[in-house]
Parts: sequence; C-alpha cells; structure tokens
Amino acid sequence: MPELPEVEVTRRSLAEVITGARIEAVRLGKPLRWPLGCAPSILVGQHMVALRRRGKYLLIDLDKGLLLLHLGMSGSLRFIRDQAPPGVHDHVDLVTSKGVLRLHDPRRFGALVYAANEDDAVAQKLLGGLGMEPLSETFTEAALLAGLKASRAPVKQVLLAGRLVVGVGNIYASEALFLAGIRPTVAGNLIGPIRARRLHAAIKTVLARAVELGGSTLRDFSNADGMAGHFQHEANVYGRAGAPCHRCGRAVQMIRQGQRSSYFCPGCQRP
DNA sequence: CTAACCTCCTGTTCGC
DNA sequence: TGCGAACAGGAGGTTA
Repeated sequence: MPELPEVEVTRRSLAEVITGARIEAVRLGKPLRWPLGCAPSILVGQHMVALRRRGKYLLIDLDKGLLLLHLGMSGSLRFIRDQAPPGVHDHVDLVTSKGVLRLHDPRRFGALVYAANEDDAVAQKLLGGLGMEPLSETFTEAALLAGLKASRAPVKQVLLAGRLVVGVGNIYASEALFLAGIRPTVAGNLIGPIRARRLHAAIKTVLARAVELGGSTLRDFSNADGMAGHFQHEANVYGRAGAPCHRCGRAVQMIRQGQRSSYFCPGCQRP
C-alpha cells in the first residue's frame, strides 16, 4: 500500500524523466476515485514543470495548473518508452514527448485530479487539512507532543488520520510505534514528552529507512522503473501476528483499531 | 468539534 | 478441488 515512502520513491524515480515533458495525449480507462475535473484537452500541449509530493499526493506542476495524483492502495506509476498497449488495470496514460506516464491501479482507489492552482477549492479540499511533513524541519518533537496532547484517540489512529502528521499509513504506524516502544492503543493525550520524543525519532527513522529501501512491496508496488521495494523484509511487527518478536521473542499480536489491523509486541511496547 | 462507521474496488485468502 | 465469503486498506463522506 503506497504510504509516504512509496510515494516518495515514485517521485524520485520519475522527477527527472518527466520534467519538461510535453503532454501530447491523455488516455483514460475505467473511472478512478474521482473524475479528472477538466477536459483532457486542457492538459494537451502543457509541459510538466516539476514533480512534488505532499503527504501521499504527488503534485505534477504544469504550465498552467497542476495535477494531484494519489495512488490509493494499489496504485503504481510507470514511465514507459515503448507503445505497449494498456492492460486491464491501466487507467491513465499521459502520453508525453518523452514517454508514457502510466497509472496502474487494480482497485481504483487512486485518483488523478486537475486543479487550476494550489489554492483553489479543488486542491484545498484534498490538501488543506493535511498535517506536518514528517521528513521536514517543521515536524518537531514539540509539535508532535502538542498534537498528541490534543487527542484522546489511540495514538495509532492519530497517526493514521493524517491531520497531525502525513504519510504514515498502516504499515509504518505499526513499525514506528514498535521502535518507540509504545502500544498502539495508548491515548494520544497520555503520551508524555519522553515517549513523544521517541515516537518522533521512530517515525523519521522508519520512513527514511523505507525510502532508502525503495519502499515496501507487499504485493505489486514498484517505482517508475518497475523496481520493487525491500522494506517489508525489515518489518518488526507488521504482518507478523503470532510470530516471535525479533527483540524479545514474545508473540506479536494483532488487534483491530478503527476497522484496521494493528500489530504490536506486548513485551516491547508499553500500554 | 470528535469519533465511529461506511464506502469505493478487486485480487487473494479462508472455510467448508 | 471448487466456490462463495471474508479480508485487505487510503481517506473522504456520513452519521451520531
């Protein structure tokens, strides 16, 4: 599932090749989560000026306006230079002067949305409520602590909500909480400065390491060059219910929180 | 306002 | 072995 590391890995593998590419045609397959929001002809003739990331969104800056692209939970982007025909799950082709940017997304939770600018209603609805970027300087221990103090919800769900800090999805929330020694059920407002400090460091460590390893490929994620990620081999708890903790040997537990599975080690993570 | 639940979708896994 | 049911989950939307 694309979380911050997978989106960032995609961005890095794509930024150089698509910058300066001129869109020559737009091919749309089955509908995605939201409609494009403009006539495809608006895009044709425009150049891709830059590729940025905000949370789990990729922002493709155009000469005029920008495209917001989300990978949902099964999406991946490829940049292909041949004219291979789209497969059943290839739902967007942006044919450019340098190659074809192709969105592959079997479950179609992803989206590609045009916005006239970053401040307009369309963009603000999607980006406006997003929290801090965890790998940036704005994400500080103090800000994390303050945000946690403001919520009585379980810390795992505060992380997943994305209003305090973005990009931490189900895999990396469980992994960060393991590194921090905090059980996912602990209420945000019960986390003090010491644990907030550990969690802050753990989030940065986990996400940076995952980016380094090309993300996690649980099923079929790959970067724009088709290369898989390897972080899943370093997971301490995610997907390891019943298996012995790498640190203490006790069985990793799985629980449900907000319709999502959470994994933790009852020995290493304190309530 | 928050928090719990629902919804979209399809490939994979599970139980009988 | 086959088949339907359950499951996985990002995140906006709805409801209480």
